[in-house]
Amino acid sequence: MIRDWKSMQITKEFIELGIANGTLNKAQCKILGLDFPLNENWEELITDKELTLKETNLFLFLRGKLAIKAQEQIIKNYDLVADFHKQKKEVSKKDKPTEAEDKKKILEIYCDGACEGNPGKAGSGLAIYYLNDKPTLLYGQYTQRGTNNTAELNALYKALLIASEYPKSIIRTDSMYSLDCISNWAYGWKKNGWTRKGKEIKNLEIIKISHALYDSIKDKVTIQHIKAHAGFEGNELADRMAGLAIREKNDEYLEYHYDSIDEVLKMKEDIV
RNA sequence: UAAUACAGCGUG
DNA sequence: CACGCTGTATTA
Repeated sequence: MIRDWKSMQITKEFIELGIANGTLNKAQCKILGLDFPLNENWEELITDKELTLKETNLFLFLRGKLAIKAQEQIIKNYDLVADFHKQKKEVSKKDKPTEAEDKKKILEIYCDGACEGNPGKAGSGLAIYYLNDKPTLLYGQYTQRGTNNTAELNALYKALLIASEYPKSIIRTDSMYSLDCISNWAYGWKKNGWTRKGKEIKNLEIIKISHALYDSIKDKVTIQHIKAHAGFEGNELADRMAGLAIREKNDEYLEYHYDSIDEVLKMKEDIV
């Protein structure tokens, strides 16, 4: 499509890709070197024009953005991303690649469960780090009657679900129980037809599906145990999210939008 | 039955 | 820091 990566002869078809509601916006006109609003013969004026890669990209990103503010934001973001790529390129040129950089590409998930009474109202929370210091926070899987352990198992299952979509990930939980269930004991139980010495195994449903999922992706997922309340940021955040799930009673997982991590950590026992 | 481990909570 | 409960598994 784009033969030359540095510049491109613009065509009528290309311009049409950028048109929304029958017109181009101000920023798009500026890129093409046209007046805004467009005058009658604008199509003739652009036939010979060449655009750089940046200009063609921006032209398309700007499609349909009427507000000047939105246009400015798009241009700003583009520069930001371009800058980021440039920096990254320079870094990987100097340092010999891999190791440190590969580590940053690993998906990192902290998961935690909580309950109000045991058994009682239960919920789960996750903090997901990927190429970023600011984790994505999820809270959900509220159940009216759960245990500390089902809440932890639920959180771990969600973490596995997410991990299954990435090439490499590490999951951290503070629940030795859930970790052992899914990645250790389950192998033995499975051999025994999901029983242990004739006695019933608790929480079998979640354990079965979690173990099946884990077993299918275990070569690219590591589950690690960490101590609870030991100051691991991700663990603390996941803990707050589990608490939030209980408060909000949402079964489906929702993303928690926030500004600062401190602000999230502070929501300890702010009663509604 | 006992012990251990990791959690989830509560009280002082 | 101390104590108490329940959830779950393991070992003996």
